[in-house]
Amino acid sequence: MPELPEVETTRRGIEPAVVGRAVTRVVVRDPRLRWRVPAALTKELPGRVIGAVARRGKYLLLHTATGAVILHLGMSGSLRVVRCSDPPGKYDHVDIALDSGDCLRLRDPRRFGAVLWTRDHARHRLLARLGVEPLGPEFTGDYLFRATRGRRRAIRDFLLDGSVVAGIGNIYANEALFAAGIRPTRRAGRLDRDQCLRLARAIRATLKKAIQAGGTTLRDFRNGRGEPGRFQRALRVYGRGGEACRACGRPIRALRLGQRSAFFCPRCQQ
DNA sequence: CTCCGATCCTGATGGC
DNA sequence: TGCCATCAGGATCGGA
Repeated sequence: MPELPEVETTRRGIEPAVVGRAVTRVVVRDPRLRWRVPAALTKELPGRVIGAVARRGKYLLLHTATGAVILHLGMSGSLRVVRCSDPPGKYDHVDIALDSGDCLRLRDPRRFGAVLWTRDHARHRLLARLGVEPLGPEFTGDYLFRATRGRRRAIRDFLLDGSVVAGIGNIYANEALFAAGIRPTRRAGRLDRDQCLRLARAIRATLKKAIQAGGTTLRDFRNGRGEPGRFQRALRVYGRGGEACRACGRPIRALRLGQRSAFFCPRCQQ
């Protein structure tokens, strides 16, 4: 269930093996992902050279001269570089074989991920409506302040809205809110300018630290080389309901916000 | 426009 | 051990 840091970790992990290589073959063992894997991928990608591996929100892009592969890892997806001769497992649905003998392999048990082909990624419907990059220059406290005006939903849910800020998921929304001292249930529009500034800073700092730690592995996340992340040790509220707050010792509270769990410290977060 | 719930799918976990 | 319910890192879609 990769969020921005896990996707960025994946991007960095696969980049050296992929950039400058030509695709020799695409094998789709099961096309039934979030959207059906298009025949155009198998048809148009072989022979193309991958010029760059980019990330936009939680999407990965493999750029070629004639189009781009759009990848999303959904809830359970992982992307690894393996040898083409390695036998695929039950959930290894898509292989992109390279002229080096390596193979970019998508594993995704729940099949919420996506592999798409586009000739014009800038216009693609999934990418076009994405909000700003939280680690980019446009994401400031002022942006967050303006974006939250008039919004009545809980700030935790607001942060999960990819059309505002792209790439924040449930773990990092909760962690950043703890770091900013704001309760996840607080209505977005009720944050003042200073709190938005603190929250934007907390989001950037949390995501950067998580990337440095190679992401968070709660269950099945693996980087491009199959290794788990290390940020789970640094989590301060996520998944810690009932445990002592690392700052003040009070028990962390868990609650359900919408369909998903939220965690906060009743003392450190107002 | 904004918000919320349902939905896709499989596996892990915990209660009985 | 088995069965069942619940939960999981996403995000799109449809309807209120």
